[in-house]
Amino acid sequence: MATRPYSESLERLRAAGLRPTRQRLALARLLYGRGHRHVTAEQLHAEALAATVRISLATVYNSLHQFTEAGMLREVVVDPARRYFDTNVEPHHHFFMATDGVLQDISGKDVSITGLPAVPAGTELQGIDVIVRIRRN
Amino acid sequence: MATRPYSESLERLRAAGLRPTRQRLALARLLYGRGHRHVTAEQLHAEALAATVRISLATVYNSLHQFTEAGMLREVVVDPARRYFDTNVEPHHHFFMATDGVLQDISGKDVSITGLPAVPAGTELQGIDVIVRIRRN
DNA sequence: AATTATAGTTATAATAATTATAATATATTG
DNA sequence: CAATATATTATAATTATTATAACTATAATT
Repeated sequence: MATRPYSESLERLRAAGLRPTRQRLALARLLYGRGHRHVTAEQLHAEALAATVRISLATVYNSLHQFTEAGMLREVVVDPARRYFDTNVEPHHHFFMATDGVLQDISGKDVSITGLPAVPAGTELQGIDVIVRIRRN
Repeated sequence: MATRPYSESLERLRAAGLRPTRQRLALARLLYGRGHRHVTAEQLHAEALAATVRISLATVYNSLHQFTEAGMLREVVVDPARRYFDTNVEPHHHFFMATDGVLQDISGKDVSITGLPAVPAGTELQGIDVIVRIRRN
């Protein structure tokens, strides 16, 4: 077969220094199986259960944080009610539709921001998030 | 005196169609007394108590939402753990220092963003938030 | 000014997402 | 395979926020 999702996930976890447990492998496969994704803990947990992976919500939370720590995920802060995690860790931006909670990537390549002041004295730049809020019309 | 914070706040509330109650007047004075501010409900409540205004946390939450509804405040989503409200409702952006939870305005006048794709079909633009995340160094 | 109706405030309980805990299970290493 | 280190789990705890329902203040009307 062309792709080998199992060993890809396994290598990904090894590279991050995370033990390839049943649960982490399952999550990695769900997350990186096909294209980039934006998930909440609840969503991912529901998906795992639907795929008959036995995993607790606590482990989903733990894994999301560990993956983020390891640079495999990035958190996107757009909704005060829940935390989103993005499998795309390249610099980029987002559309966010608040009504149905859907995030969509905006490639970072073409976007440029001019006219920003220098960061305040004693601080350094960590990153720039652009959230384009949209609604159905 | 040069400024008359009392009647300013009163007029502001009247204009928004909100009854100028003791509590709302006190909050308006704290919020709009001198320059723009970024507050959380807890912070504002603590400030009010420190200023010997007797007000419950529930009323602070209610008022923040009513003020926001009335266009007197704008919510800034930057921290998954708490909700910030900004007295500056003009289009503008923010520096955010996660470690100490401090927000700082970036004037919207000089900032321009190019290369953003058109909004997805069936949606309309609601607003663009730029968050420049910084940390102490 | 007194009365009535409306709206606001409050203490408290409820909610919901997330995080901590401590017992159990699994994976790795020698 | 035994010993050790690390993960997972169910559950409880935590935290910010929102809902509830009794009470109080404000505004409108007489």
